[in-house]
Amino acid sequence: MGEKEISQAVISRLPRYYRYLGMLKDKKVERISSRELSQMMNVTASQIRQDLNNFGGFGHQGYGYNVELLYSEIANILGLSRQHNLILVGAGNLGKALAGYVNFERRGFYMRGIFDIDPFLYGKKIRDIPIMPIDEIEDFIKNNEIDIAVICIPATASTKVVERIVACGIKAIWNFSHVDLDVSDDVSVENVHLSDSLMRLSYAMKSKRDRQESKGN
Amino acid sequence: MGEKEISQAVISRLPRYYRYLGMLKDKKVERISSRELSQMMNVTASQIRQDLNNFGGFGHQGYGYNVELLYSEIANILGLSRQHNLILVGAGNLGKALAGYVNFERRGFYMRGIFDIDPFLYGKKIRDIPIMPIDEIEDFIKNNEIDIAVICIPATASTKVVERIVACGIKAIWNFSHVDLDVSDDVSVENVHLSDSLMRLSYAMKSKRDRQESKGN
DNA sequence: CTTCTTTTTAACGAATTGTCAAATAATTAA
DNA sequence: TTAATTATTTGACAATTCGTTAAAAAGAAG
Repeated sequence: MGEKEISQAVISRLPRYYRYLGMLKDKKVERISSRELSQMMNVTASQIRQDLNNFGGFGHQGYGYNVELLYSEIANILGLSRQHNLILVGAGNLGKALAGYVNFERRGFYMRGIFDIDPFLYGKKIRDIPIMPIDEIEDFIKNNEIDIAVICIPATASTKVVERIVACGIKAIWNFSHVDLDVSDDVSVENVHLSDSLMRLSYAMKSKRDRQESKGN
Repeated sequence: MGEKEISQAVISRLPRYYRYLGMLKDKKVERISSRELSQMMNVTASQIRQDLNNFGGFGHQGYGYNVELLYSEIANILGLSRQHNLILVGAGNLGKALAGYVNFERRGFYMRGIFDIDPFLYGKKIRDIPIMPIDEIEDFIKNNEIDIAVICIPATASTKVVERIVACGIKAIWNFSHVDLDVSDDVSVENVHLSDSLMRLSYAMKSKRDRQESKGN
């Protein structure tokens, strides 16, 4: 019954902690205090302790946190101890890039199949991953224990496809298409809206420019 | 002197407003109230009004917001009325995908040059954008009014390159490499850490799984 | 003049930061 | 070597800051 809801802000910071702890682990650092880590990461020590305490007390007073232990605890929290099977929907520029990206496998994310509407691509492969017609997607998901669908098709097409794959039981969607997907509550969606990101960068530039200009008047 | 700092939370929502307003504009909708928009977007009307008011009163009481006007105001706020010149650093899978992505030009982001360390690529082009040796990057930035550098090289290499391009005056970095860049205050950085995003998705799946399991005991 | 809808202000809630007791580790003294 | 002392560091909680939502005031439309 002690299922306290963890805030999105905390969760968003976990991958970053994980990355820094990985670096420390590679450097054979055995232990680290919240203060040291806070200086490396440019955050407050208090925040680090608070964040980690959401998941249980991994630290020891007077000692700090054991790097190896904390690293594997965070992996656990993030669900990285489990293997994930992915499919890619849309073998365009971005889709091909993601399919070709080997690094995800290090964290247990394996791409198993690619789907597209271009018949010219059927039977071809990217890194040994077969490209198939989109009509085979339902069967493939069911037969290959697919967890996650990576959506890299135009916004206009994605709503339809997502409906289909959700209907056949997929539980997570990594959405690169520029639309807000409307799925049932038991499906997780993570959006990567590149153009939104670029606009935020544009805003940041503009506001810096403006501040500079207003300073010199 | 009235330069109130706008919170990152608000700014992050602007591109989404912009997208919905663009859709309304395409549908020839002339005006919209915060309540209608809030229902479309699944946020509170209060938040929309509060957000937009940060930038001045674009709405009219008893009328709502003029779609066309608000759309262009947001473009202005985001700095989209200005043209931006980009370079890409790193013509790997992801880099090539971004260089090939035509849509950014619609928002005024033009990719002007691509840089890599692979001599085999020199002289080749992606969508008419030339691929050049990385040693020419400083001159190119200076001679072509480059605003934004898109970093798509491995984390190990990016720190060095970023130092160089910042030294020759670049003002914004769109960072796809998996490392936190340490740049001076007048340079804007927007990170796109895909593996972090995937981990968040993994967490979301796991916590839904856990909740399901704990329900059925 | 009634309804609609924004703007402005206020209340509320969430997230971050600061502080301190308690626990451990490290150091010094005997 | 052991005991005593000091330094370190967490976890818990309090204080503060920040963000969101709601309510009140004001203005425009019909």
